[in-house]
Amino acid sequence: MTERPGDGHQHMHGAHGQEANLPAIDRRVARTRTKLERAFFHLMQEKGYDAVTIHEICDRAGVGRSTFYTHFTGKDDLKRRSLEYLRVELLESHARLKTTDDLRPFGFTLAMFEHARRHLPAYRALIGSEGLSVSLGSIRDILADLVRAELKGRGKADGRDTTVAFVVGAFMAVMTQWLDDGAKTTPAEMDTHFRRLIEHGVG
Amino acid sequence: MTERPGDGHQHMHGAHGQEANLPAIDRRVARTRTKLERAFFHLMQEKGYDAVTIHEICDRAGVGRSTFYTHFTGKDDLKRRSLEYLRVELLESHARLKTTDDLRPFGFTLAMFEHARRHLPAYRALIGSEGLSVSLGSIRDILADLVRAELKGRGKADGRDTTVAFVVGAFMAVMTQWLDDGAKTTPAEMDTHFRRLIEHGVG
DNA sequence: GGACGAAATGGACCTACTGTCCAGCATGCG
DNA sequence: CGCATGCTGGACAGTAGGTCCATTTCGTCC
Repeated sequence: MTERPGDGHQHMHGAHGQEANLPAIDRRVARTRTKLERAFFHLMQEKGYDAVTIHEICDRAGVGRSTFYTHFTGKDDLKRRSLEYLRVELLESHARLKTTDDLRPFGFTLAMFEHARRHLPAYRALIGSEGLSVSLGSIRDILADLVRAELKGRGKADGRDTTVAFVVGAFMAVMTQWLDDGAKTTPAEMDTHFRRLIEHGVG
Repeated sequence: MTERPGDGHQHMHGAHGQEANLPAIDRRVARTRTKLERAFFHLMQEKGYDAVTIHEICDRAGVGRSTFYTHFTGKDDLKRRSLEYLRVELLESHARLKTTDDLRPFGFTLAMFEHARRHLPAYRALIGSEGLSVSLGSIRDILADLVRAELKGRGKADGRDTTVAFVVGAFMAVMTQWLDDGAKTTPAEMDTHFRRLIEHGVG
């Protein structure tokens, strides 16, 4: 009803059309899915994940409630699939930077900060509701893998879980705090700050 | 007047009777509340916070469902009040240690690790369900205050929020990982490890 | 452009949980 | 011991999730 057409806002879902050789998705399906995802995304920002009901999502999307269940098995499914878009983009972003910037200690941080800022509304929606841990769990896992590889590569036999948890936990907390605060400083500044802390400690 | 320490059964609630000048609690009330809290505590460990229903809690406790609502406004209320016991004990524990051990960099960490291990079932229940952030939010806040004070006291003008988030986030992550893994190493070891990381970084 | 088949619809129906209320029972308190 | 207070169990209303199906709409493909 009040979807301004040409508004330039980011949302957490990306291109739908896989131009592969497969069946090719019916436009109706794509349209419906997109409507549901958008509605979900906005409602999540307004009220937080838990408070959003499927009924609301459908109302907002202008879609019949039974239609919802032909696309998603439930709210969690919708969330997971929406998060998937974030995840692949993050991985691509990291891969792109990795080639040019592989030397620095924890290469992933800058990519993350930038990715987070670019998708600020999405991240805010995820963080706002439950604290970061629930929704960003999969992102945390990705990071843990990166860090583990990094530590191992550095010859530090200290690829211990404790150290990995240390780095990832610290990073997620710093990023969350930054986003909560409106992401006022630049990603580069955050990156420098974080890297100093993680490399040399607070001492 | 805490629960007798010898009964081997730890739970997250402690003394009920405020022996102050106030009304003094009817035995029936104390009994019912305890039964509900115990049932809740166990169910939470079995299925996680979200999956536990009020009906279940009452069944397990052997208490009428309507009775539940004469004591708590809902599940969240029960959780919050149960958590309160943990919180005060943690503060006491810290205060006790503070007097003897004030010199070391981040004095709170050892107290936290020991407290966590002593109440391992409780912490596991809290962490297991949602990831740590939801239920342990209040503990995180306490820690943030301690760290902020610490950094300020150390003359480091860097009582910046980012640094506080860094320390607290790292600590919570390390502690969670440790508990998830069964708390195999001693609190003292964890303390040493963490303190080295936080002071000198991973470099 | 038209036929076909897949997708969308909305409403019926069931289950489960929350939260309120109340009349009657039982139990600790003074 | 008497009474106030707490406990009980069931009724009731509201909300949400999830399934099913007859009917309609509308892309797709020929």
